[in-house]
Amino acid sequence: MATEKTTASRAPKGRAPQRRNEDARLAVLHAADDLLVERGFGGVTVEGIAARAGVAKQTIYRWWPSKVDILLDTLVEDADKRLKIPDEGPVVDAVRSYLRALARFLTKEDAGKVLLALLGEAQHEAETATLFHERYLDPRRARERALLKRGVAAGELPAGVNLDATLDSLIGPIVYRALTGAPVTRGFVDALVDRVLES
Amino acid sequence: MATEKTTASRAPKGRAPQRRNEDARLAVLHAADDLLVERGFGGVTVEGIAARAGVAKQTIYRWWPSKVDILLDTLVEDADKRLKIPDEGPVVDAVRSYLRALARFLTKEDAGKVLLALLGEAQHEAETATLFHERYLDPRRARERALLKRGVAAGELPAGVNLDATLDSLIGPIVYRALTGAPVTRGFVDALVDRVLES
Amino acid sequence: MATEKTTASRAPKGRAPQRRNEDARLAVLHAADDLLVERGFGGVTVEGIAARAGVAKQTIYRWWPSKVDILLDTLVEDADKRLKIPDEGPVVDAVRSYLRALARFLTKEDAGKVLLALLGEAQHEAETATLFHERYLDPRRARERALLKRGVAAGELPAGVNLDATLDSLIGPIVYRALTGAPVTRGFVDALVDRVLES
Amino acid sequence: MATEKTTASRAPKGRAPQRRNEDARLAVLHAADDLLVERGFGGVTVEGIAARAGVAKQTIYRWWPSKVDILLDTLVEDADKRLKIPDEGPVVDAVRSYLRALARFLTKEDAGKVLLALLGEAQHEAETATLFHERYLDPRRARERALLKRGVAAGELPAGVNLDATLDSLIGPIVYRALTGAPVTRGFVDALVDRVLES
DNA sequence: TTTTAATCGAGACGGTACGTCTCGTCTTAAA
DNA sequence: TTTAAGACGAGACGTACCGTCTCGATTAAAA
Repeated sequence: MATEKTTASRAPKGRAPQRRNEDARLAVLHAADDLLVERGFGGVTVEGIAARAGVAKQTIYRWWPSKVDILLDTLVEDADKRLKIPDEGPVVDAVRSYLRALARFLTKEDAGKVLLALLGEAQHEAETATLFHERYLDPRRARERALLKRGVAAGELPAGVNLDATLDSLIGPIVYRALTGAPVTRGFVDALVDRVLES
Repeated sequence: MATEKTTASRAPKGRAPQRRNEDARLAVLHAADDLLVERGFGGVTVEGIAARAGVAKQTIYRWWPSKVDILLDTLVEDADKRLKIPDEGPVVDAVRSYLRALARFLTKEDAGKVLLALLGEAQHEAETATLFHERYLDPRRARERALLKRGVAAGELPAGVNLDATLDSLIGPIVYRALTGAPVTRGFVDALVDRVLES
Repeated sequence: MATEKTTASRAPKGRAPQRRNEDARLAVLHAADDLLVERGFGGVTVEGIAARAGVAKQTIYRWWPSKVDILLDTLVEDADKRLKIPDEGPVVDAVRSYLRALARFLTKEDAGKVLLALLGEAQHEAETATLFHERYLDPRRARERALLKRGVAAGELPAGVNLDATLDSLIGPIVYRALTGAPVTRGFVDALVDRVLES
Repeated sequence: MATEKTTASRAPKGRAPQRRNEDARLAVLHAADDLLVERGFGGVTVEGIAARAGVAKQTIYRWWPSKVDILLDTLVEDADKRLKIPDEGPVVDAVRSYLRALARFLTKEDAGKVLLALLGEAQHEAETATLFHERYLDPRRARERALLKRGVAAGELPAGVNLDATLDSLIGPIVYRALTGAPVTRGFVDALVDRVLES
């Protein structure tokens, strides 16, 4: 699970002393999420999370280096659950469906706001950019590439296609619209897929 | 005697106040720009700008409501100068040239970093998003639309083309690459133009 | 007049249309006085005086080096008018009458508040202490000494009396009571005179 | 999910907060004292105290409402230690000794400068006057009265003596001389005691 | 009557300190 | 040993005044 990375090993083998409190962990993640949605990224403070989660600040700093790591935990967990990359069916259809889900995710769901906030914060701090790549962008991109590769292997996509250029041409417009507050309609997404994948 | 409300004669003498100091204005804009590039958005503080510009904090607060407004001033001034929208020649060539300039602006120039930082900050604060639209995105988009409209009028682009969808499909991938720290090569831009405008 | 001291010599030499505006001068003195009574010494700011007097800050700085000088102007003017040192009659009676007037001045009149405020400020700043001595305490003390000397000359007071010790023993308790907010009754003053001058 | 109000279990764990840091407290008191003596009351700033004491401003504001409260703390501590009210021996001798100590305290010791500064500030701000009474003047006056009462009980002082009038007649001249920068000699004090207590 | 120079109100400027806020670290006592 | 509570050093926030400095407009004596 995504958050395991920030957590000491959880296998309940034998010794008890080093037990992380799961209630506290969830309370922190939810509090951070809520604060982001209610008040924006600036309204997410460690102090505020601690107060809302009923947890001591030190407990947060013990397990997460910064508030960005908390938000990354919630993003990774939520995106893994709610923004799955399809692994069957015709690839163009799979891509279209994935991009529609991405549009919905970015514009309608709380976790989408977290994604946009983290992408925003990555512009402000190099450390955030690095973490965002490592924990979210890169693993996801790997799976997105695999999806396209399957299309190439199946002959649905041309052999010489530049995977990253294609993916950025598909994802970029959707993210850009979300970032600028523009609506991302199904029509916009479908036209995009048509232009990029079927030309 | 002390309680008398005596006041100096109120004849409207002295009408013209001191005018704004242009040196101070420029020093502030440059200091903000420098700090953003050197230390990132978080390193841009009103206190730091004042210190580096050799200006009093109050002078900053007198003319700018927030540091975002300062950065917007530098962005708008710089983008107007260095990221002009071509107004002659074949439209596809003009668009290609404009997007190449945009790619260079975003990845190589200080003002491009300001743009990305403001787009990032717009994710954190609604007020910034509004200002960013009013001062930068919307006016620029109007001119970008005009460029495409010229292409439609000249028969270079199909009559029914969705201007905003086209623009977001062109600009989105470039901005997204810049946001994620990916290189934005001339090849990527040219392929994009080919796909979107010549399909 | 007291304020002349802060003003350059007024001989109309050569070509000088440099006439000081008397309205502004009075407005400033009254505004300072009012602010002191209404808000205390801390509430007396040059900015506040200027605003209330309807005068420019520069006009104040042109004629007075600091707000203390403004208050000294009002104090000296008022004390000269309302706290006269008697120069006839039996000396003990004259002293008693003077001290009764002093008690009233300190506890009931606005100018008394100015005196206490300046004595207070003299504890905070050496420059104020010096000015306060030069403009108020020393000249007044000279006249108080003259009063007692008249008593010695007339044989009403013993020849070897220490003038300053006697004056401080009379004035000290009254001022101290005023400083600590204690009432200064006629009985207190009269008993003081009896103890100090008739023992 | 994000909006759920999940909170860590609220069993009252962790009960004891950190206690106040005595080192910081003393460093603040000493820094304030030093600054007052070196630069006068105006030179005592919260910022300056914090810097000299090596303490954060917030730590000062956490424990003291204002710089006046800091100075009152040092005054009360020092006066309790160095300006004791004698409680044995003939009362006239005790009073003479106390007043000599007061003269020395006011003119020679740092804490005496604090006392004069606070008495000065009390003229500027009603709140300071109140605090100064509650924390310093009133408790001390109670003990001073007790001293005189002992003299009355012992028959050393007349039965009908007005305690406060007597005390103000003794203390007033000494404080007044200190306030006006005049020397307070042993001869002045002794003559005062003679006049006021033995007439 | 024109010139000329000091006055005036207005307010921008570089500064200092204010009192508040949040950060991330450190300390304590209870569980 | 981990937790909740919260004190701590650090430093930015936005505000209030400081004292200096233009800036036109006004004004009145000297030329």
